[in-house]
Amino acid sequence: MHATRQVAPSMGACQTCGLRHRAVCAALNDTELDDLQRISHRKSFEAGTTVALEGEPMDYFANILNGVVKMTKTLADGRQQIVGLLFPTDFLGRAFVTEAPYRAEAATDLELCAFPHSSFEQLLHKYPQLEHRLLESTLSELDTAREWMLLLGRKTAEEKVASFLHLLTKRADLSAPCNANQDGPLRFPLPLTRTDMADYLGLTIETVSRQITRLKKQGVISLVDSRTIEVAALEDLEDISGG
Amino acid sequence: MHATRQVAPSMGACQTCGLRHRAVCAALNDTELDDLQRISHRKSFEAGTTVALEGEPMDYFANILNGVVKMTKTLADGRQQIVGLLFPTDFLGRAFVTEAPYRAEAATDLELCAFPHSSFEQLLHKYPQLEHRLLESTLSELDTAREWMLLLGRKTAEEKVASFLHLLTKRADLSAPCNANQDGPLRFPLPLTRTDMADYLGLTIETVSRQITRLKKQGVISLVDSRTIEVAALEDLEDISGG
DNA sequence: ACTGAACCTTGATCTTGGTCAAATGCCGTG
DNA sequence: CACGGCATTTGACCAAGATCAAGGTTCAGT
Repeated sequence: MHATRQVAPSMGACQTCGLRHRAVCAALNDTELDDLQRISHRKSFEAGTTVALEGEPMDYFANILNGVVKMTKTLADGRQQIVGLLFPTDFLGRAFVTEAPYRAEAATDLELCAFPHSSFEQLLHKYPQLEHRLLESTLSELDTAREWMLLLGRKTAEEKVASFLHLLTKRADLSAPCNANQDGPLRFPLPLTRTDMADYLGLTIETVSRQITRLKKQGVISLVDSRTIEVAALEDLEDISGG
Repeated sequence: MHATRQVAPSMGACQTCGLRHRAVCAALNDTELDDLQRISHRKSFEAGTTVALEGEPMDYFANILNGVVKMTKTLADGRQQIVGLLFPTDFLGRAFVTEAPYRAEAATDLELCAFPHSSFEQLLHKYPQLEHRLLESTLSELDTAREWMLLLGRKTAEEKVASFLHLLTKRADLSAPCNANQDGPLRFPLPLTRTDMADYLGLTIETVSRQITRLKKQGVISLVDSRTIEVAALEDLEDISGG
């Protein structure tokens, strides 16, 4: 359903990969990249599939080539919270521990460029600039997480939903085919179900649905179908999302 | 008021510092540590003082020797959220950028072991194991932030307050003098005002106050005074906090 | 001891978002 | 086409926590 863009590398062709200068690989020069290429392999998951279980070993790292990964935490009674989304170019996997710290699930159909755990850690050791890059990407993940803490703790339901849609407008070019560069209103598919959106925003599906209806009535967005958004007034969306 | 423990190093004595093997310094051996010692200096702040402003340059990094730092984000209309607390042994400052990403404020009286920005970055370059340590500490900050996202998005007011108190029982030995190793109920001072607790938990001060009263009535905790907690039933506190 | 400011607690009331329930729409399959 | 399952929407009602409004405590400064 998703995943039709041609940014993905053909096997063994890191040099020409669309992510070459945007994912962790950017830390390496062409020669060094060969080392990475040698250990890389493709992996795909269907939407809804579990990629890693909390506390269970995960034997590889990966760049997201295509699709969206959700990382979730769960309370004993089943309440769930999505604690992070990974988009194309993002790095999946936790260095220096074998157990995954959260459950990772394919929110959409997914393509990964994967590296076996131990081989990749050897490369981290061999190339400090790779580890440096990982530190920088971890720091920016931390910023994102804290931005979301502000949303979860202090924003209203309307601001939350608007913030999420606004986030997607910024990452839509990455997460799905879209008309970002064309004229007319910005249109893109939602990578998450209403349930997932609720779990990401700390709301219920009913509230998410009502707030979407509300934004629709205000003329800020419209729905092509229930999973395809068209942003009519990006400025307004940004205003409503509250900074 | 706080800050009476003797873990702090005397100036120029990293080797005998109580944090030697617990803070970032642990990444370096005794010889390498001299390099760090040479650039280190003490800094103190009074409770309530601003340590760094969001978006403003911060010209040093620091280990927390004593006290607690709160990092906050604010919406345009003044709504606030504390997005992280730093306790003794934690590392303050963001590598590779000069601007602080959040406002940092001394929640209690504070003592820091500070390193000038550029000198420290030179050491990061010289000693990859120091950068490695920084990556590990950033990853654990990320875990903490995501744990808090679950709390903010999905826990009830009672669970939130219990979780915070439970967190303190785990870090009380770090944040303040306490009787953790003695017999009897665990007693420690709260490093935050009710307002700060509310900003950390995504609640109002009234709700925080009511939930504390509630826990008191249940016999889980008692208040020596409004800023000193005694945990009567640690098990119960853990249960209520919801895993 | 008196005063004012901060901080904390408590009560009464209101509102936002949750809960419960039902209806609608959208496939994919027999 | 009819059926069943799933995602989404909508409505009616409810409750957790926010808001508004007093009071109480503590403490520094006079």
